[in-house]
Amino acid sequence: MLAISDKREAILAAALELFEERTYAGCAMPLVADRAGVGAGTIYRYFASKEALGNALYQRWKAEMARYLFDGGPSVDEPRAAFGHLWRQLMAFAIDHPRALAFLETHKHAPYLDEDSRVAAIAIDVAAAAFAADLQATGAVRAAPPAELIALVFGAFVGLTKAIDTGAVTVDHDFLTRTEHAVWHLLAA
Amino acid sequence: MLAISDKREAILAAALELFEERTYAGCAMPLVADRAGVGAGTIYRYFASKEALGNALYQRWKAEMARYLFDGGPSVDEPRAAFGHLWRQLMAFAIDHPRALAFLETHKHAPYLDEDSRVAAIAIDVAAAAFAADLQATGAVRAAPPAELIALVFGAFVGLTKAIDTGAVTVDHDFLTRTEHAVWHLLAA
Amino acid sequence: MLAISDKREAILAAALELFEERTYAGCAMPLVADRAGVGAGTIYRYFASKEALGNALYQRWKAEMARYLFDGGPSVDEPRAAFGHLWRQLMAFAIDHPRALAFLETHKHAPYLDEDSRVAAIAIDVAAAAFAADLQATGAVRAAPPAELIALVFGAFVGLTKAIDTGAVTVDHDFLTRTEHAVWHLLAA
Amino acid sequence: MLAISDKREAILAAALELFEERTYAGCAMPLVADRAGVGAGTIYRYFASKEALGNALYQRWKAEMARYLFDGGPSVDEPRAAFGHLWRQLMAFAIDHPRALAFLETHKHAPYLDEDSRVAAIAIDVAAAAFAADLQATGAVRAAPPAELIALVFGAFVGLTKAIDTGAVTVDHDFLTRTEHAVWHLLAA
DNA sequence: TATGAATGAGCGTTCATTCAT
DNA sequence: AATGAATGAACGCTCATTCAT
Repeated sequence: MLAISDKREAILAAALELFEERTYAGCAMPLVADRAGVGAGTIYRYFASKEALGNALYQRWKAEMARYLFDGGPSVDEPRAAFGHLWRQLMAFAIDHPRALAFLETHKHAPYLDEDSRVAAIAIDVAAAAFAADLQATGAVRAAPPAELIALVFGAFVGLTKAIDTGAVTVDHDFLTRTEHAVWHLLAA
Repeated sequence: MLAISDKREAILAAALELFEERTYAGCAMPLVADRAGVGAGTIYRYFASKEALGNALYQRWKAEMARYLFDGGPSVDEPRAAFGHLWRQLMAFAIDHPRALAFLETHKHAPYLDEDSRVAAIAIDVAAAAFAADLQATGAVRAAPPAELIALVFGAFVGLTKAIDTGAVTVDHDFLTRTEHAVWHLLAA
Repeated sequence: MLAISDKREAILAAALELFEERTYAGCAMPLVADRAGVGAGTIYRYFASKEALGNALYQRWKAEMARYLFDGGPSVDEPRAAFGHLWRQLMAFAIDHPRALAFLETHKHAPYLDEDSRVAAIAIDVAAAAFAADLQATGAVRAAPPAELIALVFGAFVGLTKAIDTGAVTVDHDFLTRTEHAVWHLLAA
Repeated sequence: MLAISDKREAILAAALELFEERTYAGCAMPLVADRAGVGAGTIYRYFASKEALGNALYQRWKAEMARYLFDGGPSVDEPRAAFGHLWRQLMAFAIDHPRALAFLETHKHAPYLDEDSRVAAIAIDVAAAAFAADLQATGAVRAAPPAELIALVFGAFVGLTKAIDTGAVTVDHDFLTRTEHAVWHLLAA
């Protein structure tokens, strides 16, 4: 028998897979229950509704992603190293949690997301833009609206992860340094 | 009263907006009908099913995008100019058809897509990879798997369009040349 | 181009086939129109509604059947001959209009039938019972409620026609005299 | 609250009544649900589809009818007694389950019937024809294709039950012996 | 007169949610 | 606390009927 918190986790894990595979609206709750190995009614002991489950999932992974991106790393005084750390952390998240990344991207503007979820999403964007602005302040990164730089870099990252998911691109030995190098040139002054 | 083909177009236009706003599974057919200004049953005179509508929509916009990307432009003998043309065409598509771009991205792996839709998607990917390889052959573009370069460039492009959609980035006077320049440095040897 | 009354006939003929094959409720009006070779709207120039078409069909064939059964034939003074005539007329109707017979049987208690249709149905039953009573009055036919005799004879007849339809029984040279003989023994005192 | 199997039975009972009153295609599933005293969705816990319900109903009653007809009774060595048993069993079925008999007759060639249903129907016909042939072999029954005899006898039986349903014939004290006697004369050599 | 595109009520069916167990 | 049978609103889709042509 699973401990209580394990059931909550099992439900979240099942929902992550299924919402990503089939879309939130395209996935029935009993399916989530089946995959999680619990009864259909049990989900409602842990989450008030399907919407609440979707929001919990979104916020959980937004927070986890923030942890990858903003915990530690070199100071922006060393802009190239700071960028390198960020890029490798992005890649680490994509490799550790490929489903979560796809889910976050697909559901970014999902109509069921509540205020908390939107705040969590914006908080990362703001922190990322601040990081970009800090890099620019060192003179190592080209002049442009920070949000534009973030959009380019994060977009390139997401593009790569989609290509990895489809098998169009494989993560071999050089992949990480090669892409880090390429994307740095996107930013470099 | 609309002409016949106008109803088909109205349905496609309504579906494009709504499938993108709410997801394919999250959008009820009567909603599409309402937005298109037709009766619920009328959709089925033009499309055999919701799936058929989704596929028609996908194929229509994949084809239109291919038209933007691969019609004309400088030869790859002038790699910088050829890239610049491609980038400006991407941007033109994003500005002319922002909903279509978002729809194509969101529904890339939708379970309802049929063989034709998948073939259309792959055809663009293959053509894009061939273009990348041609650029590499000139020596102007760095060494890397062509699919990786496409993923980076197209990802950066999609990232920008999402930022435009949310208002985080605005398309002002310099935006186009600035981003073209930045992304070229992502590619350049 | 068909003459007006030919269209009416074509619609009735198509409806007869289709209502019998698929049931009244199971058959769509456009299907009737297609089979009749007319436009869907055209049916409504000849029949006010699907119900009206069903009733017209029922009454038409009840009347035709009555014509077969009660026009002419030997007097009941010759009971065996009178019965033989009736039986052969039943068989003639079944062979001339197999669809019509099946339709009449299947739709005998259809909820869409109106007063006129029910009256037409009852009129035949009453006439048949009167005929049975007349035969009994001659002493050649056993004592039993006339409706019971009619039910037995008409039931046996319908049973045969169903077996003919499925191919379980074939109408060869002796079939008619053999069955007439058998059914007469059902009646004979 | 009903036990589980009672709900299944309630649905079957409701469907039997309604499919017979209104035709399969003419009867909406929510109507079946209402009559069964369950929610519309509940039917689908017990039957995969309307077609599956129709087939379950058909097979259930075909099997029950077979049980009435072929369980026990005198040997064909006593042809008159064997026939009498069969006839009384037919009548018993008609009296015990009048709806079921009408349903089986009306839906004999329904387009929704699947292979299993058709096999069940044919199995009875074959067994009945074998019984008729056995009776003929004793010399007590007239020469004719067995299927023809079955069609006559079963047709006469069905004709009677329809007359009973409409009230044209009433099942009084003598009815059973009188009809058994009459139909035997249909068969007797 | 004849058509068939258009409609929307109503179909068979699904699914988020509840609640007796 | 956990279940899953039960529900009924809402889904994708059909079809009797209308009406502009």
